[in-house]
Amino acid sequence: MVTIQDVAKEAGVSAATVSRVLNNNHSVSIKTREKVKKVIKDLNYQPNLLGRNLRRMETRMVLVFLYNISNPFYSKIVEGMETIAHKNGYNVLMCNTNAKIETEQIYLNFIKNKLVDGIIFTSPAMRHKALSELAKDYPIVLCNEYERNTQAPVVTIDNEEAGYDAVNHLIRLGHKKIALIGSCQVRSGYERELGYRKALKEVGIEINESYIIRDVGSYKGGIIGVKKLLALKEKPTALFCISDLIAIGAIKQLKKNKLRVPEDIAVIGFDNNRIANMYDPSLTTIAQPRYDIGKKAMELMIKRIKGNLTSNPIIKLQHELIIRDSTLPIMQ
Amino acid sequence: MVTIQDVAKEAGVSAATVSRVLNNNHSVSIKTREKVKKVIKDLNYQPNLLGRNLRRMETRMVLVFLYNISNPFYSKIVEGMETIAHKNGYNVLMCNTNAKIETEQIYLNFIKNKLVDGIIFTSPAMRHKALSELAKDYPIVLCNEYERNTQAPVVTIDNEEAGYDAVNHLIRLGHKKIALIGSCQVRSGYERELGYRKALKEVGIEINESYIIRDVGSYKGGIIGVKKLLALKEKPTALFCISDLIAIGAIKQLKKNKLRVPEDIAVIGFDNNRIANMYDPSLTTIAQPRYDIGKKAMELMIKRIKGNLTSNPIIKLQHELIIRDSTLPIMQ
DNA sequence: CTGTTAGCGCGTTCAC
DNA sequence: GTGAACGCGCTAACAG
Repeated sequence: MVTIQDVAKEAGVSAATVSRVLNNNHSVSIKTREKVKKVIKDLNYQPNLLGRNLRRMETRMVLVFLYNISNPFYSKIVEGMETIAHKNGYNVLMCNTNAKIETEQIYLNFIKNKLVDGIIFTSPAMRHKALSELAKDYPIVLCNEYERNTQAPVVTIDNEEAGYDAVNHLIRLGHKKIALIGSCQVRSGYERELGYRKALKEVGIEINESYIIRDVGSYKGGIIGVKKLLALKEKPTALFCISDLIAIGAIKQLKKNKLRVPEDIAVIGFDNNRIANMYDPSLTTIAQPRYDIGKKAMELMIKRIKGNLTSNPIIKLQHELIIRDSTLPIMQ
Repeated sequence: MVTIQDVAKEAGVSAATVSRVLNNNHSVSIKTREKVKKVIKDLNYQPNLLGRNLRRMETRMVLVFLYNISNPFYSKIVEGMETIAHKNGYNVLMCNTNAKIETEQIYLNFIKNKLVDGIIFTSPAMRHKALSELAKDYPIVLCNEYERNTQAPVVTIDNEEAGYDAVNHLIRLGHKKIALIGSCQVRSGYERELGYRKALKEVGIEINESYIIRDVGSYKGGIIGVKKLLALKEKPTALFCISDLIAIGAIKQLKKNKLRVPEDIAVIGFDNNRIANMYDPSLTTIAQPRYDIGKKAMELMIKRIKGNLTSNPIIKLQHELIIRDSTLPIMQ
């Protein structure tokens, strides 16, 4: 292994000078700099960052906690994070937490043990009290999911307003019997339900509690939800699913029951998942500004690492309704 | 920050003894051990791994290069890797390479700079010569994609045989006019085409080169492929797509042309992507043993790190044909 | 502009 | 069973 000492010796300078060249310190004469650079190249010297990191007591790495990398929702978010990170000399690493507190604990040690400078949570399994404690001592940023009392910087959208917009779209298409399939175990789901209620209330539609299918998630949740809804006497004409995967499960089950989407029943999803456009029919959905969410989260993170962020802002970015083939004006 | 020195002082022992306790070294009396453990807890001491890593000249971290985390194909693979890694005291981190050589270079420095002990490539953008050079100096393992001459350990499936099995399934259903949509830019795609040719040849079906749509990939590739095939005079009755995403694009385009799947045209995919089961119709496909691929890759990696792997094996695990709704015996 | 010195936190070696 | 001393590779502070 080639060390900074080897380079120094070979170039006839001190290690400090080599270090200065490595770090683009201006106070090195052009001649010395060139000489050192040549030796670095000749010896194929690779700085050992373990030494540098120990000395500087930082790693310039940020770790992103992902529930599961297979959730395509997060890829654009991570891209946004990478853009800002690279611009600031940081690198982004990711890990799967599988929504398990134990797995989170393993990777939490990365920050406690100084292996990374900060952690961005996308959907924390641990409770907000523990998170808030953590955020006091370490740079922590939350992305998308949070709880009301969490004391940490947050970047997200206004889920209530987004839910409102989704349901309002169905209302404007003439629908009155609108069902909701989703999970309220996470705050975003809860807020989307609030938006659903607000939209219905606003136009004087009474809320039918049996139209609200809670605590189901993902593809299977959509199937379960539709089964329950189709067992009702008065079936809904439209469905607001709080995620695209739920919507897809729902549509598949509707088709199984010979119901056409959107002719017999309109379906709207949430997230603008990649598959939303690929599915048949393509999904009307709410798009989150994922790239910008990622950028903003990393901006906050780097500010926080550098000590330039002392408050805990909750930043809400703008969502967007994307109209595709799964919703249509109601047939009379 | 609490250091090992602080713990030592508080416990009335030397730093060396604290270190021994931390590393479960047996030569510490039970009494001292308990005392030290108590102080560690009281002071909430977190060992600074930057120091340890520098001293040991290892990080016990393995980095996985992912083309893009949004590719759900890799999530099970990574899970397999994590299982083996954790069992051996290693941790798994991931990064997006976006199939860009420049991005790969950034993260390649992680291993050169000692920040990780090894790198697993899933679909390298860099060429096999550079990879082979790298593998001489650093622990490198390839997962799925490789080239004939790459000198590094590889874990994959037998893509030719898998392609053969897929096409043979169509043949046994009575199909004779079988088209192929896929990309030959990667070796796996090329080998699947070889299997396609072998299966047809074996039963004496002459290969119609206009049935082979190359250099298209992903969802859009499926759409493009079907457009080309439907422009032919003699249309195929079955389609072998070398990925599920291609298959989904193909099916969507077929439906657009009022062709029913599987009644009018059978479609088979590849990968057993999560969406394969969710799509309508659900996809017949080839499943790769993803969890086992990940496990095996990490096993090789850890062996390699520890110097117990000097050859470059190519390990091929067993695939499986999954029959669902997108294929049916041909209608006469 | 450059070299010397010191030390980041830890684990290991060698005494005892 | 334990402590003292050393050094991993690097950079910051200081002196010149």
